[in-house]
Amino acid sequence: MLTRSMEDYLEAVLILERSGKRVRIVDVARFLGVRMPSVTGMVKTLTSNGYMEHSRYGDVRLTEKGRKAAEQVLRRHNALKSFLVEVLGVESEKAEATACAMEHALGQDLSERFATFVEFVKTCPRCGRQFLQHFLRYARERKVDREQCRKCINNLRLQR
Amino acid sequence: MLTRSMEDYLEAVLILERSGKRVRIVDVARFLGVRMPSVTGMVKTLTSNGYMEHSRYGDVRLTEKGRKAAEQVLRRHNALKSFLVEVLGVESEKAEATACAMEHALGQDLSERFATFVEFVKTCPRCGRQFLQHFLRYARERKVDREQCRKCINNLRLQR
DNA sequence: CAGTTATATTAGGAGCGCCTAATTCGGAGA
DNA sequence: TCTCCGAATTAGGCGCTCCTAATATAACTG
Repeated sequence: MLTRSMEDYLEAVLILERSGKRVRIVDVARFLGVRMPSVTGMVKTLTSNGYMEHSRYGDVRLTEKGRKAAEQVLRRHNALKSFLVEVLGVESEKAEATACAMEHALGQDLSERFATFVEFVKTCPRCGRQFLQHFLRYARERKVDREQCRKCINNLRLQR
Repeated sequence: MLTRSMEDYLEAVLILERSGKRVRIVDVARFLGVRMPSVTGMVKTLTSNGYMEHSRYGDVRLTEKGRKAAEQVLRRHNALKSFLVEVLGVESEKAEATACAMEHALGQDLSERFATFVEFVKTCPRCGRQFLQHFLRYARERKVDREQCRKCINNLRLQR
């Protein structure tokens, strides 16, 4: 079973691998904001569980198993982040941090549901292109601007 | 600073207190699914930090400070849970568990934003009473039923 | 009120995830 | 080639949160 921490390391290595450069211990440490011995230790654990390959003083690489796991974590992360940004209108950096903290709590199915919800909001004509703006206005003013809604609904008809 | 674990204990005591009965160590243990010595230890920590009152072999009680902190955690929990249930259509028990796991990652402001979003979806005429059904259908079929949308939009016009 | 049972505490320990300090290794430049 | 520096490892330790086993206290009951 993967712990939160393990997931963080897997995700970090995946992201670093995707940057094209070799992934060294020090890169992972910098990425995650921890010290090198912590990385050495965790890489050892993950290697012995078949998620990574690593030889003394060498680069870090994900195995197929590790890549699959890491990709799943990253999908959860991205689903959450885009929900936070695109639906709740959270500022990007804050969404990033929050997604990091929440991603471990999400199962596969729920993460997909978040992603689907974002898609739905962006696709369904009833939500419309100004859905986020409307929500943000509501968040500010704590009430629906019914006049605005009337106009929107009329526009919805015209757009179709 | 409160750790996840501390937040869990505070939340548990608050919920148990609200049930009206006295809150004993064993009640907290059962609620959280841990053993009594774990509770004794954490209650000691929280007591020495001013969040609880507890005398040997006595009941557990929240201080004002503890109650405030616990209420905040519980608000986060409820905001998340109602979002999961009422917007994403997640089954109640699963939502409960997920909210438990996610609640620690949420700041005050984000938790309020979740709550506001639920309110918005339930209030805004454009979302309408069938918003959840429409989303669930979308989640199943992966596409918007545009004919259905047309009808909805017409209904929205009539309702106003 | 003595014995039994449920509750609570203490003592001691384990796993996890991080740290610092000290040491070892590898590669790049004088 | 030798030296030096950054990278990596090892050793040892700390805090957190949980556990079991043993003990102490409270509460109930005959």
